[in-house]
Amino acid sequence: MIETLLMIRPLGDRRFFLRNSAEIERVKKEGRRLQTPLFNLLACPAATTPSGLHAEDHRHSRIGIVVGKRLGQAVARNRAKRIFRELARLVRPRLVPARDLLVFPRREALTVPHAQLRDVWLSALRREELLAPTEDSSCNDSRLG
RNA sequence: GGAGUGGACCGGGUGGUCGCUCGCCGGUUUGCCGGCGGGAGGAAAGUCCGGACUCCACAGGGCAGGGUGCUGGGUAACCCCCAGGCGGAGCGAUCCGACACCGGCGCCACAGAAAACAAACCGCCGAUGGCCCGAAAGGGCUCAGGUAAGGGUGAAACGGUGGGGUAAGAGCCCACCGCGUCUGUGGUGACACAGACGGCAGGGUAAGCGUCGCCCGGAGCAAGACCAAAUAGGAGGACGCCCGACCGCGAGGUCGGAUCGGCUGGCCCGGCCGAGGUCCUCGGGUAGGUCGCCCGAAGCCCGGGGUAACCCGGGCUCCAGAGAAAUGAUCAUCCCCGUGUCUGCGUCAAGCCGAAACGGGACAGAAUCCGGCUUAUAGGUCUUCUCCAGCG
RNA sequence: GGCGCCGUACCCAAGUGGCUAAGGGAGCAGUCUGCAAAACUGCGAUGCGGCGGUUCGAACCCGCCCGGCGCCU
Repeated sequence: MIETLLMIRPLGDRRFFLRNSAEIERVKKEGRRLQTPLFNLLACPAATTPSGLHAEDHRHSRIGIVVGKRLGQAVARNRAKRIFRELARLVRPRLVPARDLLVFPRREALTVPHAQLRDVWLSALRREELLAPTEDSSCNDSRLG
C-alpha cells in the first residue's frame, strides 16, 4: 500500500532465494537491520518450523531482494535485481547456513562502480558475521577482481 | 556550399570469465548433468481507439445511451491509412484543419444609440409640407420629416471599392469583386468552370440543447476451462452399539440407570440438550497446479493488379513465452561526443593534424495476441523535393 | 495485467461559460489587555495540475500528457 511492491526471485536456483511474502514479512519484523549508503540489509535466523518446505531446504541460507517503486521505473528495478542477484551468487558458497536475508537496494547502488559496490557488500556481510569464517576470504576477493 | 522539407532505417560492435530461461536429444543416483538451438522494443510505455478470443445476455425492430462526421477508396475493424476536394500558413518544397446541418429552443457579459428585429446617440439634410422675415429674388426656424455616407463602442453593427446621382444620402443607378438562384459542361463524388438572372436575401454559437446519415449488447485472460490437498461442513451408505426392567415367539421396541459431549454456573450439587462409535462413497469448493499461451488478419523474397493505402498468386522460414516474473552481470578493447592539457604546423591569430587523461553515449523492459494513435528519445545512415548563393 | 475516480491558497473546500474565483480553519498585522486567550478589523491565487484547441471570452467544454487514489486474483 505504501511504495513497497514485493519482488522476489525464484529461479531454477529458487530455493536459494526467499520468495514467500509471509516469510519476507517475518524477516522484516524479526531481522537485524544494517544500513549502508548503497543498500539496506535485514538478517535473522531461519524459521524453526518452515511451512510447507522440507527441513533440508533450510540448511542453506536464503536471500530475498525487495525492490520498491521508489527505486525507479521498470528498467532500473530490473537492473537492481540483476546486480544483487549476482552479488548473492558471489557469496552463496560461503554463507553461514540457516539464515534468511533481505536486501533493499538503494538508487545509489546503480550509479556506483561495481568494484566499490562489491566491497561494501562483502564488508557488510562480514560485519554481520554472515560469511563463514574461512581464512582465505581475502584471497577469494582478489581472485574475483 | 548553406538553409529547409517529406520519407525509410539503425539505435552500440568484438572478445574473455561467470550466470538465467525455454525447446529437442542423450545420460541419470529422478536431486540433476552434458550437447545443440531460441531468448525484449520502436516505442515493449500511456491504455486513447479498433478487432480476434472467452464467458454472460439475446427472435426481429424501435426508444434510450454512447461514438462518429467534406468526398471516394483500403481494411477483420477503427477516433486509423491512402487519394482527391475545400479553407488556412509559407517565396517554395510542404504543412495544418472535430471540415455535416442554424429550420426550432437557449446564450451573446462589459462597452455601445442599437446585439438580432429592427432601429437612430452625436451628426448630416431639411429639396417637399409648415411657420417667420421680405415687394420680389431669396433668407431664416429646424416643427413635420428625410438619411445611414461620417464619428464613437465592440469579437461581431444588415455587402466592399470607385464613379454617377442627391437637399443630404442610400444598390437609388453603373463597372469590377463578393453573395444567392437557375441552367449547362467536366467529375463516381466532394466540387470546379462557364453563362444567365437577382440588387442582396440579412450575425455568431451545435468541443450549448438539438437535427440528419452511419456504427455500437455487456464484461474482460485477474476472461474462462480442467485437475485438486489439509480442515470444517453437506448428502448417502455399510458395520458395530454397556447394564437392568417391561412388551414381543423372534428381529426389535419402550422406560430407567451408567458413560461421553455441549449449554447454564466462579466452583460443587443440580438443571437442560444431544448422542455416542468406526469406516466408505459422492458432489460443491479454497490453497496449489495444469491449460488458455504463442503458426499468426505472421515475416521475407519473387511475379501480377492498383496513382496509392492495399490486394491476389507462388516459394521459403519458424522468429520470446516468463510466472513476484528469465532474456543478464562484469572486465578488456574499438567507435562517437564534450572538456581542458601537451607536441607539431601556422609570421601572430583564427584554426588544423596527432597523442594521452577525465567525463558521457538516449528513451526505455514483453505478461492473451494483433492493427493503429499518442507520448518519450543521445547520436547516426540513406534518400525525394524546394529556396538562396557561387562557378561552369 | 485490466477497470474506474479525483486534482481550486498551507489545510478543508464552493463555484460547472462573463462581475474582485464564495466560505471556514491555520498564518501574519492591527484594535482591545498589565500580558495572553477570546472577540473584532485587515492581508494574501505566477489564474484553478501542465500543454494545446473550440469560443469574442475557459477553473468550467474537447483532446493529449503529469500526479494521486480505489476496485478485480
